[in-house]
Amino acid sequence: MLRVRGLGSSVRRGAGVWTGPAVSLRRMIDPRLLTDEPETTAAALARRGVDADALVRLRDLDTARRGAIAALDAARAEQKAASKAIGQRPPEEREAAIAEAAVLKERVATLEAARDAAEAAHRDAFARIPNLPHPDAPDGDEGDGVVVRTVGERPALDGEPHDHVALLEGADALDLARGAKVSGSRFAYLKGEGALLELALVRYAVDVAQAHGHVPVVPPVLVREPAMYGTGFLPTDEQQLFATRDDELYLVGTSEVPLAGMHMDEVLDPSELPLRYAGISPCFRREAGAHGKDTRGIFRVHQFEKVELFSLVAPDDGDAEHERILATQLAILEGLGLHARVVDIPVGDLGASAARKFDVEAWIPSQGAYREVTSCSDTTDYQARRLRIRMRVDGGDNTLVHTLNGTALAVQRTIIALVEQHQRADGSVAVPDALVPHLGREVLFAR
RNA sequence: GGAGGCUUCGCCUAGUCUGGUCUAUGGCGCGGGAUUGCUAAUCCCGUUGGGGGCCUGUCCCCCUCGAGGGUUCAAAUCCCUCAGCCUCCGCCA
Repeated sequence: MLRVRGLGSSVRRGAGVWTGPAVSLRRMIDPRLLTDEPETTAAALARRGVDADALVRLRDLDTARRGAIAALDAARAEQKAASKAIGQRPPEEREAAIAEAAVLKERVATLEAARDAAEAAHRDAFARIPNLPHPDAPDGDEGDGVVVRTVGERPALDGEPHDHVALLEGADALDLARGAKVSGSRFAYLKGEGALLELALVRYAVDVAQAHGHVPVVPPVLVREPAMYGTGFLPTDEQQLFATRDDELYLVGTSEVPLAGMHMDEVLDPSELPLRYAGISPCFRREAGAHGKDTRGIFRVHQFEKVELFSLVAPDDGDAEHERILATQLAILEGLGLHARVVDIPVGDLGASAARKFDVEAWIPSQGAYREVTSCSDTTDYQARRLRIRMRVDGGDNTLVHTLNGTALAVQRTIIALVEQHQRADGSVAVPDALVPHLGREVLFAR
């Protein structure tokens, strides 16, 4: 049970450029779990394919690491005492004392190297361990997801549905050819009603997010390495990132990165939690390895606009916040009159940082399939550990917060679902009521 | 892009020139206590964060003065690199 104290906010400043050991920030679970709860930890990680022997080796590395630290600390204490004594002696006695202390210096250097080696070995081993899965997340691998909920009705369309490319290009709201000419494949122009639709969707999603307690934020979309490492996109997903050539900056693939990074190296006061943000930003993804997938239209593009929900909460509030984020996402889709289903993602298909994830898949009439339009993840303390985002605890040790993220609205994919589900026989699209005030019209692409 | 100044444990601040007595000064704020008594005052104690140890204690040790590295028996203090903030100039939306 956490007791809270009502202090003002405290923000550690002056972190400066991040030059620390990059690898130590990679995927990390709490090392103490291995000594305090070895059995439950092993059982939980076994679900994700981590074998028990690896955990035993990990625990041994931790023991070795702590031993090396203790040995170094003891030697350093001795050396410090010797140095201090020199300053208090008369000058004529100093020469001999300095010679003695010089030996201690050597020993400290040796033990320091041993400590560094032990920590590196420990760190590298821990880097391969994914987050503990949530007990309620289903077993299995990709494809074993469990449909837990459905919203809206599958639309009854007359005849063969047009796909989004036909609908949008037919109304001169999308220009793929010129996108490719100027920037290459997977780039597009939204123009006319297409551009207005983006603005309306963003504004609508921000309004709903705000009503659910999320503060709108326009974040930086170029970030430095620490934010990428801290959120887990580096080094694992490096091939997915666009980077700038001369400035050591990365373009974000989601505003989750700058939103999570915002509180890096801070100790938050419990009274300011939960912190809820709605990031509004373009997102940039290289889509390496997706050659040939979703090549038609704007389902999978290198640049898209997204409103992202992000929450920082006290550890005990993670489950409730996950539900809350999902509810907000569904409210946004329902307001748009869209039919979609929620899939509880199996542990074998989770990213390293997620303990549990729900994908929300909208019905795409032209494909006769449900396709992912949003998702939300509970990353428990995994990102917080790497970003060092903590919460003050009265009468105890400060503790890591939990972070959660979910898509409020990904513009391009939502446009696809919206124009396809609400299309009419003549190629026009009925605008859902909730969007009318933001769009200023009831019908799109009218002939 | 150019020139200069700055960065100390919540906030402000002393210390840096001249390395050791810095176990970092003082004020504010905050927490606890005492006393006097009454819209309050005074005094005392505590108050950065991280890590390690065992004799698990009002305990001990290590690291932390923007970050990283170096010199030295010894670094807040000397040297190098980087970051951030401020002022002025240039450029720009």
